[in-house]
Amino acid sequence: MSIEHRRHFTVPPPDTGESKHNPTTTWNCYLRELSKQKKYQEALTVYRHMLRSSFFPNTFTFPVLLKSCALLSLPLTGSQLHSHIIKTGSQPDPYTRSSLINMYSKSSLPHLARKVFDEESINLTISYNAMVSGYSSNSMILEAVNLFRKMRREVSFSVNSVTMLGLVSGFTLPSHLKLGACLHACGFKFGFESDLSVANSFLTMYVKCGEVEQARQLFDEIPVKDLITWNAMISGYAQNGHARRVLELYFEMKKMGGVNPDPVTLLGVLCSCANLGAQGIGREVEKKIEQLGFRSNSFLTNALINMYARCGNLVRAREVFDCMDDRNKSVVSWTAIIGGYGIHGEGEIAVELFDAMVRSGVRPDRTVFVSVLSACSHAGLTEKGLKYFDEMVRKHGLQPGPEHYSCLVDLLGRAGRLKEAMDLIDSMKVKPDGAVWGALLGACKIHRNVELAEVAFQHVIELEPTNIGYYVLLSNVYSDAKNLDGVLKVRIMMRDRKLRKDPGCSYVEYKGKMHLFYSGDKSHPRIKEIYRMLDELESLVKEIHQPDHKCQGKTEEPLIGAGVHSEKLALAFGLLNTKPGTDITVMKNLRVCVDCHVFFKLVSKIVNRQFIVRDATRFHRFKNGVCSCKDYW
DNA sequence: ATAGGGTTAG
Repeated sequence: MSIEHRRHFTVPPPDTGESKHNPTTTWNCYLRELSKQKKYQEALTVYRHMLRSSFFPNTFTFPVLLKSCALLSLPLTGSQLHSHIIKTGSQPDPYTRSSLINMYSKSSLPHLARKVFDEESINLTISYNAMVSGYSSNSMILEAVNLFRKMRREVSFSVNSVTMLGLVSGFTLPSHLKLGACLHACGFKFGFESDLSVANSFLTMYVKCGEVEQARQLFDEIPVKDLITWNAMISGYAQNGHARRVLELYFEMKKMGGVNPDPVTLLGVLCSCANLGAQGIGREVEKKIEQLGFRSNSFLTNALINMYARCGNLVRAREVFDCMDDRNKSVVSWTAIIGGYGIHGEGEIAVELFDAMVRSGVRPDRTVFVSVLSACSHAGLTEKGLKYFDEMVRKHGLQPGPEHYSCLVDLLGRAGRLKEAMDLIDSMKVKPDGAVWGALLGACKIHRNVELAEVAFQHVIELEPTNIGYYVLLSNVYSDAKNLDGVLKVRIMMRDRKLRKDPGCSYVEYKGKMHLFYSGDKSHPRIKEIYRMLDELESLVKEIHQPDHKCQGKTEEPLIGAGVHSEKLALAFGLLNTKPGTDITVMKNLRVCVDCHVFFKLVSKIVNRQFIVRDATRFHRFKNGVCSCKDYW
């Protein structure tokens, strides 16, 4: 009997004689059907009904139920089943035993799993597989590998590809890489490389260990790729910030044909669009979502909100958010929209949304507080920010981490309350990370506090000695104070440590492509037009610009961004290619250079257009191999 | 027994 016929029953009716089998078999079929449809909770309910109706489970009943417990992470129900199995007297058969091992492993109880494993003197491949995978998924890599070795030694139990899958899935940290690569070579020897699922799992392993290049090499070696292969590589690039490569791969996949994207693919693409500010491509993805009927996937909707928000299109982000069914609005959805308003300085709206979220009964988590606090600090809502921090701890019982403290230090610092910021750091229960001291250093830059800047610098450099941004920041503090010795000191320090500032770059999106500019860049095909436009703008700006006394103190030899700023080039290019009345989003590294804000504001006034300057920090952070090539236009 | 997934600041 199919599940369709049973829909109007909560549980199957007792055997009506339609089946020649024993009634338990009918129940088992029903349970298996539920499990196939991933209705695990229902399966367990049906089991209770089964007991109440005095039908007895047999060996085929338990594996299904144990799987439900494993996937729902219900170790209590699982161990009850375990004792029930023991009570039935008979030794659990191999399938039930491997299900038990799996259930305990998935509930993070590998020791109990091992107990079940050890109860049998001769284990079959399936028990070994379950145990190896159990150790592996509980990050007990050594135990997993040892068992794997034992398995290989005992001739009668051969390693199969499922063993490999279970073992490899646990290699998730950079420290696992060496063993993992070894295993990869070993897998080749066994002839597993022809098994696509094994190859895919190694691909994922390289991604998780942070070795995208290795992953790519393997990806290229796989002759016939399936959707999982593409997804593993695409999301691998996405997670490691290689946004540009994600898009390249996505287009390649489309060109190849044969494989259609699924929600996982599009998720990686959208995330990369968000990081690149590639709204045009993002819009196409949205159409695709519509076409393929993935509208109801809330992962995708959240990614869409995030994409539009980060691309500066708050209107569309809000529309997508508002169109969501209230039941589907998770903390993540709220975080995306709140963060969106926060980035663009709309702190008031961000805060209102946060309150609305709490009212709607969604429990805030630590991440959403990061968004709220940073929204407050960007909008100068100092008191509100402090209030929310307090509520986070007292009302919602959430432990503040360094990421919250760095927002709070930023909040107090921007408001000029440097002393309080310093006291806050002293009062921290967790160890301050680089970001906390970095926020203080940034505040010292704004408020020209050389002494405190030196203290903050000492700390931050201990934690992040190779982060060039902080050296630049301190140098600028000295430079503002006309302390040339200080500037020199920092420069020598940078030279000794062989740190070089990568050239910053800005970009705008045009016709679905990124147009990238370095400062003083002359490589763009339409460079002549761009410079002509820029000259025009600069002379117009000079006409209306009254020199600001604050700018006078600047030393003439800045560490970075000398000459024509990259964002000016990007702006000029944007103006050349868009119709009057449309907004232009320029992506730049907000942290490095703020001087261009004045220029942007003035141009905005002159041409009567809106410019959105978007932070491309993420893009810059991971730009190894992303930013260096010139083939963006 | 089995490979791929959304949010955060400086």
